[in-house]
Amino acid sequence: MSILAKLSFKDQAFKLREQTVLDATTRLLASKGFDLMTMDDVAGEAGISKPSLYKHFKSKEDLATEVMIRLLDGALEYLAALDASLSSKDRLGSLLEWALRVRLQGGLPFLPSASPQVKEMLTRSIRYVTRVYKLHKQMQALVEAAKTAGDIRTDLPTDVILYAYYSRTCDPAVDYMKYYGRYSDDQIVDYMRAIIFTGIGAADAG
Amino acid sequence: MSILAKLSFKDQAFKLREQTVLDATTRLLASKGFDLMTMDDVAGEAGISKPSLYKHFKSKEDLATEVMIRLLDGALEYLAALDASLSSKDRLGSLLEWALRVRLQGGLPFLPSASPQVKEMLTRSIRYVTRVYKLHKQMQALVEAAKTAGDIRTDLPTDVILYAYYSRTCDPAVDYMKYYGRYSDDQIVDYMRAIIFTGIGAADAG
DNA sequence: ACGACCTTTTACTAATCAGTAGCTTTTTTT
DNA sequence: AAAAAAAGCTACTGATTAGTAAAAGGTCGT
Repeated sequence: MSILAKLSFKDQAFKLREQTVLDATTRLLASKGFDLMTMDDVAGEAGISKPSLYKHFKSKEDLATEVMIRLLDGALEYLAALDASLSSKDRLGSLLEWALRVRLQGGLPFLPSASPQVKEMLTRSIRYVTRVYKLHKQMQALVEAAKTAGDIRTDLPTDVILYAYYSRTCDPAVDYMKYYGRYSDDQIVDYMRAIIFTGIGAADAG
Repeated sequence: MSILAKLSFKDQAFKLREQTVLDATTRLLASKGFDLMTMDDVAGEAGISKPSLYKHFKSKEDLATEVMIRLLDGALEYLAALDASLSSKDRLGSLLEWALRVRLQGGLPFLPSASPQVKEMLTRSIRYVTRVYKLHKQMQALVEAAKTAGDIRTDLPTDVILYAYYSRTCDPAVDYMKYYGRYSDDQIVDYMRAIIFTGIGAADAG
């Protein structure tokens, strides 16, 4: 008996609509950002009315937070499902690729926009912070392991490397490559991987 | 006779207050962002009333655009004043350092926030676009020259290198290093330079 | 088929904020 | 020193939007 079988048809429909709302919100957050996204926008995009929307999420902040939580859960899931034989550096590269592809397909970057209001709102959510912490710990372990394996520079502190890595997931260079450079998604992923791991300097330059 | 001598004392005071307003706006844009910054905030921070503010700038968009124009003018000036003996790569490094220090001292990043409204507003301003174009052309020439000198990788397109470079000026990693890592401004500048030019991968890794 | 219950919607409220009208005070000119 | 002019300020307007109350519609068991 599946977990869904316990729910009535109506409850299943409710859960389904919740996902539709989260999808709509994700698209709107990606295109307009939190401040400019209105709850009427969300309701319209999801095909329901605003009061129905409030049956699912108690506020705009709650809604946006749930979207970010779902995104982080996706990342944690992806990381857990990675081939066990992959090196730490390859895992880092693979997760970056996943995050970039999510974004290129109209999704959101891991790292929320610079808006301090959004940042504060997220840090107030225990469920969100728990996931950030869990992901960060796993990432720390990966970087340390990659350093030991000789694949990552040891002259940069691990937290600096992680900040640089996280920032790549919301790097505006991606948008510029897509909209001005007209590069393919595959090409963009390759370039970003090159930029984060080997930089723009020539290999033999000081 | 200086140019200012042509202006009455009152006109001089007017110009001075304009700079005060631009400074206040810069601080507010850096801390709250465009959407959350109100014109009452600006007037309060600048120590004048809102209608006086509108004597200087005809709209909120106009004000923000002028701030960005002043920032770009600063960059163009800095670039023009650089020691003629510097290599192209060193000029790129030096300008990045300048941009990062401006930001670390409460200023704005070159690249405006991801908000599409802000982006569209800026592209409507001919004065802004002219400066972006001028700076971009100079940067292109620098990257090409650095490639020829063997200081920058030739396997990445010049525009990709430039997008990566511009993105560093608004990189959230800077904020993380400052607020969580507690690194000094000098240290942050060094790390960012390392990250953009040589990447996070070990030198001998594939 | 009927009535109780639950869901969705239309239409509102309160708050916020960009931009302005008209009065007051200060400065300039004669 | 008085009239004229200009700058600033207080107090407003209209538009937008998060969140809600109450009506309208649908669904279920009996």
